[in-house]
Amino acid sequence: MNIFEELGEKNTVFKCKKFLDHRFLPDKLPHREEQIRSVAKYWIEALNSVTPPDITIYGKTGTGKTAVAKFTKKQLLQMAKDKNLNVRVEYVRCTDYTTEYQVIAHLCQQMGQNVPYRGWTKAEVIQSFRNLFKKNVFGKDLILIILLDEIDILLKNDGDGLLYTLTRTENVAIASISNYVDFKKFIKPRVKSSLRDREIVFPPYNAQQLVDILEERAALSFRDNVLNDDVIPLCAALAAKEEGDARYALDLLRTSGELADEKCSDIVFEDYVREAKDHIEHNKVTDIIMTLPSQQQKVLESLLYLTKRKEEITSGRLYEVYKEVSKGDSVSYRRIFDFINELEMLGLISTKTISRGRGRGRTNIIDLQCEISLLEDAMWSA
DNA sequence: ATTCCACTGGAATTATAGGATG
DNA sequence: CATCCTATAATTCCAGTGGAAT
Repeated sequence: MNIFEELGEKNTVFKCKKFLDHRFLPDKLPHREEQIRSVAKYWIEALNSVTPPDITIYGKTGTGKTAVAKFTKKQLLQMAKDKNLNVRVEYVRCTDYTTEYQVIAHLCQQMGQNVPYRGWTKAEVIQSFRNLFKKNVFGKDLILIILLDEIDILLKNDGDGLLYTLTRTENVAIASISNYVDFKKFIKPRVKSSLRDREIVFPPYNAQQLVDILEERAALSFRDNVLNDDVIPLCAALAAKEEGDARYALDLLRTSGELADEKCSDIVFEDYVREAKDHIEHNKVTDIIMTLPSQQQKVLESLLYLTKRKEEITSGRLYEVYKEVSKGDSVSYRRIFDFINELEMLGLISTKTISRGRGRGRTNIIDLQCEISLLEDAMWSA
C-alpha cells in the first residue's frame, strides 16, 4: 500500500485546513466593513481615471490590514475590468524586498519588464519603471496603486528614498501598511509634504469579534460537531489578550485540531487549546533562535551563562563573557548594543538603562524574558 | 553646575555578489 | 576573459548625549 494513501485514510477532524491559514482571503471580512469602505472611498478615484490619494493603514499584527487591502484590491480590479480600465494594484511585502532598488526592480518585473537584481544603477531601474507609464500598451493611461506592506521595515533599513521616487512618479498611488503609528519619524520633510496622506486605523479585535471570525472559518475547515463548545471562545479569549491578534487565534484553532488528530481523538477538547498555546510559543522561540546569525547566538549563549550564575547582567559584563565565548572571532563593543536591541525587539530579553553617576556612567541591565529550559532546547538544536 | 563614563547615532569602511564593458 | 561599477549588508570608528554622584 502506498504510504500517502495510508496516511490519507487516517481519521481527521479537518475538512480542509487551508481556510485556517491567515493568508487565505475569505469572501467577507467580519467586523472590517468600515475599514474596507474607507479604503474603497479613496481608491474609487481610479475608476474615474484619476490617481487616488496616498493612504496609510495602521494597526497591530493580526488586525486584518493586509486582508482588507487585498480584499479591496480584488473588488477594485473587478470593477476596473468591467469598465475596461487599465488599473493595477501591486502588492509588495517590504520584508521580502528591503531596499528602494529591490522594490522598484520587483515592480518592473511584475509589470513584465526584465530587470536584473543587481548590476544596474538605481537611476537606470527608476528610469525603466517610469517608462512603464509612457508606452501604455493598451492605449489607456495606466493607474498603479502600490501596496507597501510592513513599510516600517524598509524605512528603517533604507530610508525614505523609495517614497521620494514614488511620490514623484505620476499615476502612482501609495498605500502603506504599518504596524507602528510612529513610522513617519523616518520620513524626511521633503517627502512628507508630498505624501498627502489619508490615515486609516485598524483597532484590535475584541474577543466576541474573534469568535465571529473563527466560527466562520471553522465551519469551512472542520467536520461537523468535532469542536467542543468552548474551544472557539477559548481561542478567541487567548488571542484577545494578545492584542486582538486574529492570526494567532487562527493558529491556535488549527494547532488544536492538529493535536486532536495526533491523539486520534474525534473531538477537539478545550485542553488541546491550552496545549496548542504552549506548542506555538515553543515553536516561536525555537524558530527565532535558529534563524539568528551566529554572532547573536553567541550573545544569547553568554546571556544564558550569566543568567544561570544569577549575576546581574550589564552590557559591559556581557561583552566580557561574549569575548570568551567567541574566542578570536568577536565583534566590536558597539555592535553588541545593536544585538541587544534586536534581541529586545524579538522579545527574548528586556533592558533598562540606569545611570550610576559620576565616574560610573550609564549601563544597561538585561533580563532574559523566556524560560531558560526553552532557550537551552532551542540553542541545542540550532 | 560639573564630570565622567557607558550608551548612541551616523558616517566611513570592508566584504561580497553580480552586471556592464571592452 | 579581465576590469570596472553598483548595490547591499555587516561592522568599525568616532563624535556626541544623558544623568546621577560629586
